[in-house]
Amino acid sequence: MTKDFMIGELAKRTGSKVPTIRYYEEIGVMPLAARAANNRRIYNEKHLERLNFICHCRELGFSLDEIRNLLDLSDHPSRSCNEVDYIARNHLKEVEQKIASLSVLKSELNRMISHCEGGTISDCRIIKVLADHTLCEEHGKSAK
Amino acid sequence: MTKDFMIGELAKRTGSKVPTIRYYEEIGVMPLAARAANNRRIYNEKHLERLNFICHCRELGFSLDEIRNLLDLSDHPSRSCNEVDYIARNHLKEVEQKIASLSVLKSELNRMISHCEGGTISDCRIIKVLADHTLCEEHGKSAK
DNA sequence: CTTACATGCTAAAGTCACTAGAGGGTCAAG
DNA sequence: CTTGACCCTCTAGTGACTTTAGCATGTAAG
Repeated sequence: MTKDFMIGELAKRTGSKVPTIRYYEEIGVMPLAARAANNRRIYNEKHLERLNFICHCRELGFSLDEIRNLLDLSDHPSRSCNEVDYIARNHLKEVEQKIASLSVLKSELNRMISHCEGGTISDCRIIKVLADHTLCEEHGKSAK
Repeated sequence: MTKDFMIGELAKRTGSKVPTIRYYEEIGVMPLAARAANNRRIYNEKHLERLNFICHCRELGFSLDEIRNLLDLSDHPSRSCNEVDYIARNHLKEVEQKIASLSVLKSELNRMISHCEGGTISDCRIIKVLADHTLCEEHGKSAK
């Protein structure tokens, strides 16, 4: 058996924060940890793996709800991976939409800034564009 | 004098929702609306303009705090627009960072999905990649 | 005139994914 | 025996809303 460790080390080894781990336990994406005699949470390599999975998913922008699904699926290796694929593809679509609308936004901001000539606010193109949507070159719908 | 209208119409004409407008009033980015005898909020073209400004800023991803600043500045036309420019440039930088990290994420998701061959979860590349960060091709830090 | 429905009001709680703070316990080193 | 690092619980705060409950008002149809 490999040696156990406490929450601080788990945090260090996963790059997460201690209160975040306790939060994950509270909402049930991490299992209730066993406790030592002094009431401190005890973790092992299994917990480390699971938390790494969660952290990586979060970095990739999955919601905790999606992660709950993914964890549930990864706990059942015999099932088909269609569902996993579906979640990932859905997520990809969202990411692509976000990129698209941010790109519109970027050129919009660039255009606003390049038209600003350092005068007073009464002449400021930025304020004018912000006040009047129809001055936009492109009208992309912003994603959530 | 142009005719006044109620909150529902203001919502319709700006594409926002009624509770959102009340919320904006509560936190002070919209002024306290005058009330009719029946206690309903009364709005006019000025309010419409201001809410359009706010909505457009929100679409462009400005926080309500940034918007508060921008509104304050646009209320003082004689001031220099350096501050506005600064806020916009800052925001542009954030947007560019977000696009960059989402692009990394996108290729990561694409790679995961293209390696999934529709078997069972025990063979699923997606799950494997999610479980093990070191399988990532790129290690971009995700922006907030 | 009455009934139904849309619209308006307030106040409070819920959402997401944490983060921060108060107030305390445990443990090893100096 | 005190200091400092770590751990615990519980509560409240963040941003930008959304939802719910419970009620009042206004308008159109039957």
